[in-house]
Amino acid sequence: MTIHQTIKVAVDAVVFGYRNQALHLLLIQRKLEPYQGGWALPGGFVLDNESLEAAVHRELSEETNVTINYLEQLYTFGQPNRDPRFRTVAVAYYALVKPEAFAIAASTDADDVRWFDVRDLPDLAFDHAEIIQHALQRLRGKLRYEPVGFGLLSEKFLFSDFEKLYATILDKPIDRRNFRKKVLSFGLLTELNEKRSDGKGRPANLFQFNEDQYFKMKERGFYFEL
Amino acid sequence: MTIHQTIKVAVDAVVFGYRNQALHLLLIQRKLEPYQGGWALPGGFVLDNESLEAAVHRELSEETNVTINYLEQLYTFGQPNRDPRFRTVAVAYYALVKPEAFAIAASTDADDVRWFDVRDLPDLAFDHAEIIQHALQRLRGKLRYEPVGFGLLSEKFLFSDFEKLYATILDKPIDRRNFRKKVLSFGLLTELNEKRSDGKGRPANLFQFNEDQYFKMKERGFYFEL
DNA sequence: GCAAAAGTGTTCGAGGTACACCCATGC
DNA sequence: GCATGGGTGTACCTCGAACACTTTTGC
Repeated sequence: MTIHQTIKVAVDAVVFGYRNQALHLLLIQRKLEPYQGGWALPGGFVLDNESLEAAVHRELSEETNVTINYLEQLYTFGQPNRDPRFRTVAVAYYALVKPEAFAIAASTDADDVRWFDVRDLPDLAFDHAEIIQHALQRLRGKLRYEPVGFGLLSEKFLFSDFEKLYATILDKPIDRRNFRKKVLSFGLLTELNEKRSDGKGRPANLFQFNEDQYFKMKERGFYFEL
Repeated sequence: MTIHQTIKVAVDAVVFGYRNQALHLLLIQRKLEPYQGGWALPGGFVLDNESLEAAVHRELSEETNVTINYLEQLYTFGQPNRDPRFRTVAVAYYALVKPEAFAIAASTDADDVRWFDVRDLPDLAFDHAEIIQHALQRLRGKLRYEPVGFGLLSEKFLFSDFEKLYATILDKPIDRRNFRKKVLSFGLLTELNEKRSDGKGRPANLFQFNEDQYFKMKERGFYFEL
């Protein structure tokens, strides 16, 4: 059996960040054809000896300089005509970035790198608009039954940050009292003896997510759901 | 930018069927090296001009002759050493087959094809055991919030078939009265004026899943959950 | 003292869970 | 008439949803 195949394998990353009460994602401006000068997801071809995850990390550091906090495979896009040059199968990932890591810089393979509000995206190269739609759907779904939201917040955060994050991403109002009652009842948050004020209003207590505790509880059959 | 890459792209399918109150899956016996004579998931390399889904369908008809009722992408496996010959990235799918289509035959690329009870699988080639674990987890998850279970049953089925399917796949006992109350309350099942008897016990009514109705309700925001 | 955000409890209703007995058929 | 699976109703309790006032700070 002879195998003659000219398909190339690429990875693309949908990198989410949360700031100013809005969900953002990271796009690069392409230096090269095709779609030169157009906006696209960071990504590129997988090297012969690296794993898919390693390729995502390498491409993100070549094109941007973000530090990612969470990475998960999303879906594989393989329509024969999705790349005008040759057949490319793209394994898409999505990633979450904490606000501390928001500083970015264009690197070798990109002309520019920017955070875009997900509600206001530019035209996108390839089928990247479709990939982003999948990623958004997945993020919204995941938020409800796994505590991934903390991956978008700082180590220490206000309870209201967490609440607003949910309200923003799920795009629906949340009752503060019910939400707080439920979230705290999980026992996954440590309330710190530190307060932070935004300059206006009553200062609020800081919280921290207890990841170890979550893994322990998960093993015992605990099921996170919001 | 020159792209020199020798990765090959394959698809593999985890094909589930349900019979004798047990979940089965379809394996082929490999005709060729590597793992010649070993059991493996049906699958193979993607042709340059076919979509990934088309490749799955083609391979399934080359190696088996099952009729697929539901097909969904599962996950992409791309560890550099997963294929001893050369670097292969496998896009795995899982599929559901109705009992009518249980008849199978080895075809050109396989020595033998068989249904195996998922609780009693042979040693498997490549990383296929791992792929199957992912597929089982996904199936169990999906069963709870989408009505995919009907894809494993005949067009017309006994209510108890449906209940046993859930009890089997989720591996937990189900209260008949509560389950029936809930499922029927969705209004997705049509009760037929036909009865079927297994030879013993009281004959039971046949039901049919109303897929059109499901799509309509889903658009209006209905959320299936069991 | 007023504007702004933080913090907190109770009531109500829907839905999940537990649970046991009669029915129709084949042998 | 007995064995086998099919079909049904009720009581309780948990949890989600709705809802408003007080507190702490900055100015």
